[in-house]
Amino acid sequence: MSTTTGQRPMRADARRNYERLLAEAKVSFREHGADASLEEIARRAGVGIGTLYRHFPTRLALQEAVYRDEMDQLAAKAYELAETAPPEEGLAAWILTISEYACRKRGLTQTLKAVIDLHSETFIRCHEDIERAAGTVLTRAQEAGTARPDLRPRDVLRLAHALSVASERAPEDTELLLSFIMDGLRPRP
Amino acid sequence: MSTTTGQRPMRADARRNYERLLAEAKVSFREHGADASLEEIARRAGVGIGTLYRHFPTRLALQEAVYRDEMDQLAAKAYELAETAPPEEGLAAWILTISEYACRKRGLTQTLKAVIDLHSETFIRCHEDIERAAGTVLTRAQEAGTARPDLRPRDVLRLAHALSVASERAPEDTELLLSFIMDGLRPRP
DNA sequence: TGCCAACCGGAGGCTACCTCCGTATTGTTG
DNA sequence: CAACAATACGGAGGTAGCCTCCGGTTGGCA
Repeated sequence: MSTTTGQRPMRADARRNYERLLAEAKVSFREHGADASLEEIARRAGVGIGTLYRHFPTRLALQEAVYRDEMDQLAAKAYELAETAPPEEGLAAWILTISEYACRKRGLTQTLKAVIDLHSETFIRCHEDIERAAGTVLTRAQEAGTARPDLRPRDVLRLAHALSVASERAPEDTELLLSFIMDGLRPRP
Repeated sequence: MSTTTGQRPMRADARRNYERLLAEAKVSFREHGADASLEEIARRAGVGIGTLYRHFPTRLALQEAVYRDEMDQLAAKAYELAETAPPEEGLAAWILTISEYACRKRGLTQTLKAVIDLHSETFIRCHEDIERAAGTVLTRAQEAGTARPDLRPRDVLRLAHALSVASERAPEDTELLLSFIMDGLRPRP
């Protein structure tokens, strides 16, 4: 636990507030995501905003503390099961615990996903446009006999994406990689 | 283009401001990510904040417009190449264009990644803790002869993760899935 | 030129961020 | 148990961003 500075133990009131803040932060982050209002967390913990900032100088510090606490809980559950449950049952129970935790975490992002999905027609439209554009360049190369006839526009896009990933760390090799790709696109003689 | 309402064409000043906003938004989002200040975008475009909100009622609307514009540019490049460059060269050039765009986009997130990496010791520590915890439950099951001896703690964690993914849409099947997993963990007779 | 619909700008009310310092609480020592 | 550091608290206050609303301005058309 990081409720001690590594030196003297925290004063009683300090420790109490630290724990309240952590508990409220956990709830708020769950409800509103990583952008939850720090002032509201302090408010709900019945604590001044200054106190929050003293214990957690940074939003990231608070997020880390919450994360760390959740991990501690999962670990504690394992040790508890190892002592109280029959071996196989214990293992199964713990796997279930972890799985549920992961589900809950993933659920969080779905609020954001819903917003994006709502507007996804834009993305669909854009994708269609780009495929059409890819089609014109590709068709022309195919008609000139320099590209395999079975290539589809989406293949071109995927290759471009692959190239961007491959050449990210070594931009000086981009040209070489591109030449490999272009070789691969040519019809077999 | 969405610079028309689908009805009458925009007034000259409206169109001018729309385009300035779009240009500045592109720069700001590139520099500061999706959380860039809308007021600063308006300021840099030399336009009142009200004007920004009239054209783009929502942060998402502005982001979508920027995205759409970038896609239009990529598509335009394809049509241009199809008319001016030899077929094969045109195809290669376009693949390169797309690849570079994807690289630039990916570079954006690295600012955020740097922050996270900086604090990644926390995550490493947590991961170690959890593996240790997994170890205790697993070892016990192995000693009791109900789990294969070649299982490692990380395998347990991965299975738990897989279970969470698999059971997300059908929580009622979780128990059944778990029983499959547990069967798989048992030593071969 | 004159008119009106379309458009502009930014003040204003709100919330959140983060800092700073006077005040209050704790626990330790005589 | 009293008194005093050391420690911790709280929230005012200055800044900035969000978004709305409306009096004033401008462009385009007759």
